Amino acid sequence: MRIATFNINGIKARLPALLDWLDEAQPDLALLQEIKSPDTAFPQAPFEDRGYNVVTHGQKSFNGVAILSKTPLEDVTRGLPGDDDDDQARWIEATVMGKRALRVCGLYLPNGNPAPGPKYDYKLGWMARMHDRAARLLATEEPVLMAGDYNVIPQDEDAKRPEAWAEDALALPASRAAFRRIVNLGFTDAFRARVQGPGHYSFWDYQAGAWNRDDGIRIDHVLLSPQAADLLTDCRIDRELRGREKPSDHVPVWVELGL
DNA sequence: ATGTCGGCATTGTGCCGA
Repeated sequence: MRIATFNINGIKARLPALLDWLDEAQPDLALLQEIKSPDTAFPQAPFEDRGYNVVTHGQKSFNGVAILSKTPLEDVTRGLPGDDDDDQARWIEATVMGKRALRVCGLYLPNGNPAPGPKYDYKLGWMARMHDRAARLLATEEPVLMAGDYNVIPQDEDAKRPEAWAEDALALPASRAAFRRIVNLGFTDAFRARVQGPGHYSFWDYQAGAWNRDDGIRIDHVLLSPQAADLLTDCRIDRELRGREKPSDHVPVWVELGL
């Protein structure tokens, strides 16, 4: 089963490019972030025409996550537990059946800039809530996958110019520590289980010719519970999409799981 | 430090978020 995560930066602006990629890559499951659309305005038909079941958790203008799946999605839940006052659409879960059940979580973690400030406090609070949710999911001892735009550069090797990000909410020590605290519950960073070393990025800013200079960062991650990590056979970043017409500033990251 | 996008309120363009 091939599972991809892709921050599309707006479903309306990205629909043709997204459909082209789906037709080529044929993922069984796609976790989308920044759909920037209410659920009622999300264009379901072109995906259903291609055999995908569609579930969304969106809002007007900002944020928003969705799951596309070739097989039916069960037990869909929307929103990250732990704060009833949080109305930002950044978390969705569903169960998909392969040879065995897999719980998938699609997430758009807060950016947090400028730091320090209320947006950074929200990011760290959100990560603490995600830690608690992740611990509960691990306790099921079932295969679990949490994938999306984490807005965290885990290590200096995950940036072309780490010094440029040193004071940024994506790389501050507290952000990295909160990310490690989640991973250290027992998750595997799927990409780092397969590929070592610098030079692997999933985001290049639209500004300042970042793509042309390969001035990127790796912030889109797939974390696997032990039971899911045992099924991992491959993980890649679809870097090539960033050079196409009207690209998102992120590219897809995908894993192959033997289920 | 910032050369770009996408969405929105709005009908020409500035603001916000990233």
